[in-house]
Amino acid sequence: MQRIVMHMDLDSFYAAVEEKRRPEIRGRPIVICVFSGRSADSGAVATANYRARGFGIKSGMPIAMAKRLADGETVFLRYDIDFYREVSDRIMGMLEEDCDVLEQASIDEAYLDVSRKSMGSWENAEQIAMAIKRKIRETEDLTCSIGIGPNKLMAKMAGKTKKPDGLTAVKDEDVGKFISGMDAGKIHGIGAKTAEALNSMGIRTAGDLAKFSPLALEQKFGKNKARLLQEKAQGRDESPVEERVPQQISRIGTLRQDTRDVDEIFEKLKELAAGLETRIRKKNVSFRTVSIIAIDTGLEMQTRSETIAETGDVNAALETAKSLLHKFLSDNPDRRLRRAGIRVSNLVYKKEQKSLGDFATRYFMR
DNA sequence: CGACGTGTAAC
DNA sequence: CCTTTTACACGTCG
Repeated sequence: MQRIVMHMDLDSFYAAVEEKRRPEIRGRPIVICVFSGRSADSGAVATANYRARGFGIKSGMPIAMAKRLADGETVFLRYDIDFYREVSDRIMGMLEEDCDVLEQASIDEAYLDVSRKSMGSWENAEQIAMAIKRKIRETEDLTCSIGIGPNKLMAKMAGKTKKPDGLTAVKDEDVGKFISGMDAGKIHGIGAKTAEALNSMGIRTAGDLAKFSPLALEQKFGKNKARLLQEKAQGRDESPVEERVPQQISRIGTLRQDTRDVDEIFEKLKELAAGLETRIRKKNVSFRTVSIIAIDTGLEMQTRSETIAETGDVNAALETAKSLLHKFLSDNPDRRLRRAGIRVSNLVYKKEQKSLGDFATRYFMR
């Protein structure tokens, strides 16, 4: 049967959610900020709505820069992840009814396998997409953009072509003309580094990449990545839509000042661990591996990790983190840290959950 | 093979 | 001026 996959992306999600809960800012340029607390405007932009993007404000940009670009109407708001997650959970819950399999790709994106639900008909798939858009508009007053394609890659890329509030389908027979003239670097999964490497080999477009010598690509990228690159370049993607189970949980934060003082850094780790605790308990998981994440004054990131006996106790994680921190600082005698984080991985899910049966089956059958 | 650290990518 | 969270691939080591 025809495989049909959908990708749903909530439009400027954080900014849109804020606009709904604060009617007084409706229609104004909105910038959602992650303040790091080092100075009044230190931090980065998480999302900007379309009006704010009109000034050149983009996610990842320093808040101070965004403020210079903005006009007097622009509203700067603090990022409130807990609230956004609530809204996201309600929406993702609704989507489960509309597909065979739901894969939540991030807080504001999901893939839906609708092959059966649509009976392999593109027309039915579009009807489903319109129903989803209407439902999200009616219940949450939010818009989304949906792409439909024969696989996840094409669904994702189709959705990008029309935003906000778009609906775009690329059928099998349209894949070639959709992708071949596109810059290779615009293909989902090909980032700056890979695009530059391709460029240096004279590969500009997806078409160039698709017909390039597989052997030459293997030399540069290795067999596996070379094959994936050439599949992507043809709009091919076999990866299944599957429910995701978190593999790791981490928290990272910015220190008030650059430091290599163990106590100061450990205080921050304790703070961050409180956030981990909440999620660990909610998910009812234990873990076997603990890592610390260290970002130095030059923004270089390094990690240290250790596998211990399985535990669900965050204090055990903190103890391990402290010893890793000691080790890290003695290995790096003149490095000061700007940011620090803690991560638990090698997760073991405790309670029998509906979502887990599938996961365990897949996991043990490999 | 499992553990560990790094690089790449995306949000 | 420079945030946060997650996933996955790969090389290396024992």
